[in-house]
Amino acid sequence: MPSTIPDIVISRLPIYLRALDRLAQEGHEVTSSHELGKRLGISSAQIRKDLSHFGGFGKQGTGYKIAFLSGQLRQVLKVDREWEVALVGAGDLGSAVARYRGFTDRGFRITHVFDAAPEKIGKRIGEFVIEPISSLKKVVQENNIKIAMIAVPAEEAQNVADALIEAGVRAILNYAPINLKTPEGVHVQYIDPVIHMQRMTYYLP
Amino acid sequence: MPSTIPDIVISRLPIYLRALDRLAQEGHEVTSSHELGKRLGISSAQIRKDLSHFGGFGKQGTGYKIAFLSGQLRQVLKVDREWEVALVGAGDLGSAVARYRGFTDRGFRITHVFDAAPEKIGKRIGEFVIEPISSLKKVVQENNIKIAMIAVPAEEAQNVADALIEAGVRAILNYAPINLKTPEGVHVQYIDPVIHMQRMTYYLP
DNA sequence: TAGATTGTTAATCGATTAACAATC
DNA sequence: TAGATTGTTAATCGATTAACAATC
Repeated sequence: MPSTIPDIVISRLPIYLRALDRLAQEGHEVTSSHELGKRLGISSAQIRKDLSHFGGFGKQGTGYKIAFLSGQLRQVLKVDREWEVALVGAGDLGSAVARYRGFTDRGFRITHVFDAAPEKIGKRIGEFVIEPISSLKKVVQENNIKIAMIAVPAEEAQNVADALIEAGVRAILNYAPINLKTPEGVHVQYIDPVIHMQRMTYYLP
Repeated sequence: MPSTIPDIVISRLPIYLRALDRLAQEGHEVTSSHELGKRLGISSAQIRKDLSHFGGFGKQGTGYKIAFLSGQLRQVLKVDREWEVALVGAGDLGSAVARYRGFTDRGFRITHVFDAAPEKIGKRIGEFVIEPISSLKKVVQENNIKIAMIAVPAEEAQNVADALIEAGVRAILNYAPINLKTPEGVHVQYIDPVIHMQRMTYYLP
């Protein structure tokens, strides 16, 4: 079950999980690879194949119990727990991320917000008190934080990433519009809305 | 040059463009597939192959002139112009998107912000005056807007998408955590930070 | 039982990489 | 010229799909 599973399969599991939770919310208790596939624009064969990497979660003839499958996926993805997350950057973007209410219930809780600007230290964003970046290493280590989000300008992102990794962070969600150099074993995901926009204009007349 | 080019190639071009702009910013004038690949963690062969779909932009022995290649990619991606964008949803998330300064210079300008809540209509977010969703169709049509962003709750996202598409929108950046059903010829990109987070926890110990 | 749907195997399809002639 | 790097072809690799026996 370990490292033999293709990244691209892992990357689809959260999509399945989201769709399952939505189905549950709509009152469904059972679904099928066909129904799920139709909702997601994915072939039923692919969904069955993806799931089969982790076990047989369904029943021939009837399909998948949504609550059960969703629980299994949560376990596989390790979001059957709550991860503490450090956020670096308390500007416009960082503040918005800090205030975003959608992380809880889906496995994540921001517990610390850092910024480099002296005038911001001690100020509040919602429930958080902004901490100085100089205490990042200590705080991340003491709390054994493994996941961070970067919401600083592009120029500072690499330095912040280096500091985070040195402090023990192993997964980074990077909002800065720049590619990070990271060592083996550190995982990075990127969010740059402009990239997504530019992926669509090609197809417009 | 048209529809024969794989989606996955198109999806990488904005990444190349971003890296080129960064190289330019750092003072470089020329680069190579090898240098670019090293920065991005992509093989040089793939970069050359991707670019070759659109023409020969480089020179043997020397590589690519950054300014030229960047201009060409902008043309290919149709971001050598400024696209007007409508934003639907003026809650926490929508407001943050509206205030985000990173769209300009990279091809996009939000020109209208809509919301359904009567108490928000007429209020301002930065430079925008929030417009009622009832005038969405008229405004989008009159301004010939082809691109929109959705930042409303999951439950409303499909309805908003339907309205946008009926009004002529052909590309949607969806921040709502839900898959949209759209007809042929409408392009959708998704941003859900939790999905990205859940793609990393699997790999954590 | 008949109908439906899984899990899996084999076949197909497509994307990535390696290699190299061309040439700056 | 010698060294470097492109653009492209062919080989490899991996992912998706089709099909079906198993079985609920």
